[in-house]
Amino acid sequence: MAPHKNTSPAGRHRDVRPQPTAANGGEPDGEVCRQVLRILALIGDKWSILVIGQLRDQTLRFSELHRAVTGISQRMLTLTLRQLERDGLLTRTVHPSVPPRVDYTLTPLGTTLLDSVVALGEWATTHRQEINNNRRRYDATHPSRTQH
Amino acid sequence: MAPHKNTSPAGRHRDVRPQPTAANGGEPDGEVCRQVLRILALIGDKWSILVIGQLRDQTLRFSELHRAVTGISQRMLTLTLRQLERDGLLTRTVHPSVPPRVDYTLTPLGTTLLDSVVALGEWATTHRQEINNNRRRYDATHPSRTQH
DNA sequence: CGGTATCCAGCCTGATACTG
DNA sequence: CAGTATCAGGCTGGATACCG
Repeated sequence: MAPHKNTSPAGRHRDVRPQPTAANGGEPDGEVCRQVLRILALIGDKWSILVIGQLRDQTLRFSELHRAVTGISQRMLTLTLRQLERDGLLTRTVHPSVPPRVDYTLTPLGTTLLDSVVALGEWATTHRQEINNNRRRYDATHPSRTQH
Repeated sequence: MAPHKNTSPAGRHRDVRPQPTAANGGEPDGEVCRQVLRILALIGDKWSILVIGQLRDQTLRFSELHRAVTGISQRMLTLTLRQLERDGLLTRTVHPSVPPRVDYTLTPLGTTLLDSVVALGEWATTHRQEINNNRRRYDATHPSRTQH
């Protein structure tokens, strides 16, 4: 996202290319993982999922999304929508009226993605407590850095 | 990741709290989405998935992971492993020998997560070409900013 | 081998101000 | 209403050096 371009630092999981370590046969990492990384590059940012989630079963206009997605700035909403539109996950429809009106709707592709993502959400729901317990135990067991 | 602490900027999808817009009933965003965000906070960073993927069906020591995960720095490998260990996704076993030897293995929890994530990977594999086409079309159709 | 501690470049995001 | 443009600050992660 953001004024496009990404060379390395702070760029999360973008730049997903073969990159065969040196001159080996290739596939030093799992192929599956690289595929997953591709998705994270699509919707692994701070807002995409929230936006897609809002459009799950309804069409919304810009201002409605702005209100629905808690805390998003106008700028990030625009950037996020453009990215999702580019990838074909949603469509942008401009109604030539005054004042202007722009509707956003999930495409079939976007819908299938959301469905897949929801599966992950279920994993989270199921194991949320377990993870919290693990963390508490770890922080208690490892006197080291408890974040001063 | 990184020297812990996160207040807002550049912090991707961390800080997932209720945050009810103002004084409304709550749940302005979908509940499912917030759950998904929680997972992204776990493994949505640049390296976690790669590391977990490597441990899919084997135990590896630090240096082996370092070699297996293309491009990761020693620092980030350590940080990533600590985080995953804290969440209980993998275990760290120190063998008191000289030279030292530390083994990393996926826990059952980590394995189930990987399985869920792999499902997403399949979505990516299936729709990869479609997305690439969408992008090409978009970039061709929208003369606007083709990234100067 | 397996880390830990610093330094710091540069991307990402929120805030703000301004158009059609 | 729906964006776009600009700016500043903070977080992220690579590089480097050192330790048990």
